[in-house]
Amino acid sequence: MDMEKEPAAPLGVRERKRRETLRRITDAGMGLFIAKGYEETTLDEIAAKAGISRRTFFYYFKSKDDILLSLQNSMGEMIVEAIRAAPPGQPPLHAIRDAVLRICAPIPADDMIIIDRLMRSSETVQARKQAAYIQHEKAVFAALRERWPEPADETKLRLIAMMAIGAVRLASDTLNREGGRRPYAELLREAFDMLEKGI
Amino acid sequence: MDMEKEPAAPLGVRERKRRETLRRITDAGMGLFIAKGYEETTLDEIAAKAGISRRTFFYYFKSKDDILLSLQNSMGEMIVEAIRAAPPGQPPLHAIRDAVLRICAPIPADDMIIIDRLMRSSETVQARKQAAYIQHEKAVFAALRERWPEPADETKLRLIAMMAIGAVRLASDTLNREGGRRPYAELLREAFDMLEKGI
DNA sequence: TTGAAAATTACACTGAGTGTAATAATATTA
DNA sequence: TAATATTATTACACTCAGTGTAATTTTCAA
Repeated sequence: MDMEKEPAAPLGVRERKRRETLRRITDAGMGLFIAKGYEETTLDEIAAKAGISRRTFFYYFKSKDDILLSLQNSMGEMIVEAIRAAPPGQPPLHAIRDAVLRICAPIPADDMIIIDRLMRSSETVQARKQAAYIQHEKAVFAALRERWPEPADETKLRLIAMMAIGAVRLASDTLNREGGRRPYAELLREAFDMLEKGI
Repeated sequence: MDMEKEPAAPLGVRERKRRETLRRITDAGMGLFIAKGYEETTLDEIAAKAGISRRTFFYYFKSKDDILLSLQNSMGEMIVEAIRAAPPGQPPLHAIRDAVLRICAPIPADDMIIIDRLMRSSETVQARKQAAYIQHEKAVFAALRERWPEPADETKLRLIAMMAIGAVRLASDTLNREGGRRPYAELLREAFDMLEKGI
C-alpha cells in the first residue's frame, strides 16, 4: 500500500515545462520590478524577458499584480492546510501559532522586504495585499470551525482567526519597519505572546 | 469671540458648483452601476450622464473605483474624528463603540446593501474596500494613542483598534448576509458586546 | 498512430488612466 | 471696475492592462 506518491514522481513534460515557464515569468517580473520599478515595468517587457508572448502571460497569471501576490496567497493556503492537519487536543490559537511559525519563519527576510517595498509602490497591489489578509482570516476561520466544531465557540473562533492574522500582519509590519533587524520568527512569536496575554 | 463659523456661510459660486458637480457625478455613476452593472459602465457614459467631459471626471475622482469607495472612506474619517473628540474618563473601547454607533447607525440599510452588492461585482473594488478597513484600523489606532497616551498600553490599543474595526466588519457582513433583516445599529451593538465578553 | 486536451501565439479591440496645452470661469487685488 | 492670478474644464493624443477569438503547435492517452 501507499506506493503512488514518492517524491521522485516522473512529473511529465507538460508539468515540468509549466513550472519552468512559471518560474521564468516570476523571475523576469521580479528582476524588472527591482531594476526599474513596478509601475514602470510593462507586461510586454516581462513577456519578452521570459521568452513568451504577451498573451501567454495571461495564461499563467490573471494580472500583473499576481506576480507579486502569489507568494502571499500561497502562504495563506499553506497555513489553512496546516490547521486542517493540526494534532488534536490543543487550543486553536496554539495550532495557528505553530502553523504560522512553521510556514512563515523560513521565508528569507530580504525577500520579504523587497516584495513589501515593491507592493508599497503600487496602490492597487498594496490594497490587494491587505485584502488578502482579510481573505486569509476568513479561510482560517473556516478551517478552525472544521477542526473545532463546537458551534458555541463560533464567535470565539472568529476572534481567534482575527487575532492570529492580526499577529501576522503586526509581525510583518514590524519586520519591514525595522528593515529586518530582528528575524521574522522572533517577531511572530512576540506578536502571538502579546495576544495570549491580551486575552 | 467665535464669530467666524456660522452654518450659513456664503459658500461662493465655485464651491457651490464644485459640490454640485461632485453630486452629479456620483449620482450618474451610481445610477448607471445599478442599471447595468459596475464593470459594464464606462467612464464615458458616466461623464456624459453627468454632463462633463471624460477628462473632468479625473479632476474630481482619482479613479472609477472611488465613486463606490468615497462613502466607506468618509465614514472612516468621521470615526477617527469622533474618537479625537471623545469625552475623557472612559475606556477606549467604549469611546469607539459610541463613535461607531453614532456614525454608522443612521446609514440606510438599503444603501449599504446596494453598494455592497456593487462592490462585490468588481474584484479590485472589493479589495480596496477590505484594504480600507485595514487603513481605518491604523487610523483608529493613531487616534486612540493620541487620546490615551500611556505608552505601556500601546499594544492594548492596537488590539482594541483591531477588534473594533473587526466588529464593524462583522456587523456589515452580517447585515449584507441577512439582506437587512435586522438594523445595522443592532448588529453593531451585538458585535461590540461579543468583543467585550471575549476580552 | 491518432485523436483529444492543453499550451502558445497573432491580431484586433476595449477601456482606464495620464500628459499637455489651450481656453473659460471665478476669485482677488489694486 | 479693470487687471491679474487661480481654478475648472476641455480636446487630443497616447500608453498600457486586460479580453475575445481563432488558428497553430505541443503533449498526453488510448
